[in-house]
Amino acid sequence: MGAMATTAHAPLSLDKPLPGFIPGDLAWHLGMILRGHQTHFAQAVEEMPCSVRGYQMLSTVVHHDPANQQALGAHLGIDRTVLTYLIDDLVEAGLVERVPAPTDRRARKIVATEQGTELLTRLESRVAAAEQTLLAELDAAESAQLAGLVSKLSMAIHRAQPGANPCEAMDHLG
Amino acid sequence: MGAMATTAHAPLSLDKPLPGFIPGDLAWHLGMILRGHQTHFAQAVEEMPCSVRGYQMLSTVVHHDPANQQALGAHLGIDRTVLTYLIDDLVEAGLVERVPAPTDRRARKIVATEQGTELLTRLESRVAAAEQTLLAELDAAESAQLAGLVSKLSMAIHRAQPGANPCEAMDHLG
DNA sequence: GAATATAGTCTGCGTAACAGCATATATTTC
DNA sequence: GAAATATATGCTGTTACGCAGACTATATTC
Repeated sequence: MGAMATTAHAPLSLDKPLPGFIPGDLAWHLGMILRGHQTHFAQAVEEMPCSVRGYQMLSTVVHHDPANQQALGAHLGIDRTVLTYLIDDLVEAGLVERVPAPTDRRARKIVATEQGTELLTRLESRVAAAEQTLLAELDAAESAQLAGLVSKLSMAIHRAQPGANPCEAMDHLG
Repeated sequence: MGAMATTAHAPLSLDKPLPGFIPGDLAWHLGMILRGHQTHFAQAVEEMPCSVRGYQMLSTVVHHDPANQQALGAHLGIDRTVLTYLIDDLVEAGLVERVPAPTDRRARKIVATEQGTELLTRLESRVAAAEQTLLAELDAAESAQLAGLVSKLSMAIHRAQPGANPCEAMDHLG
């Protein structure tokens, strides 16, 4: 890439996106990173019911305050029917509660209990440490760069794919 | 959060890896990107049996020439028992063949048929285009940066986690 | 050549995701 | 304001998928 757009007619320039990469390598690298991270992540949050997803749900509830379960599920890409029993687990563990949503009596709002907030706070430092471990091979500048690019990209995708990842719902509902 | 780690003693410095990130956000962003990409990826390779994984297997066979199924599975993080029927599908589609490994009669080497090579070649431009689409929001410099960082990280993880992703096997076997 | 290790396959189990239906409430239409 | 439609959640049953474990064939070690 970079080599693209040197000619006048554009479409074929798509063929050589990343020098030194075989087409499909990007997904392979991303998968590798994500899987490697999951390992550490899961260890960091082993106290949490439903492991990583439990943590992500609790984190989302606390930091994004989604208006209802749908918004929560949309943010994390979790199907509603799946969400039901995942939340059940967190409720049973006393970490969150389902309260009737103030504006819509069909909906339930998920709120963290005091115990849930405490656990989240405790686990957040472990998760942050896990992220550090993952990024250990990169120096501070590179880590910041990667974080910035990854964030920028995911926001863009997020905007571009309302269907697959309708976090938009979340964004104006939350 | 964010309020923590303001005190002097050092080990807690792990708490604040990525400014503006909530702990766990890295995984969320990566997951979002990967899922967003999978959508396009799957469309690009819809001709391929087993979709993305079928493509990745064929690509690995052609470009890395793994010595046996284990090496192939290790590279992609696919369990041996799963690999068996995934390969079956590719064989049935006439894209690869199992040939006895020259050095070890227990093992089978997976080789692409002519038809498989052709299909791969055809799909690679579509996959490259899908990668481009994914990266569309980034300019050339950013894309190259991201690719470099992602590649560097995945290699490191790869080295650090022989168990979870024993691609090492692949690297000196392939 | 006996014992142990490895490559691949097959079988059965458990989990987890999804489609479809049911219920309660909102919203729109007339 | 009554009927029709849409939405939020929960429940049920089916399906698929990955993985543990057993099995066969071949290598390697002693």
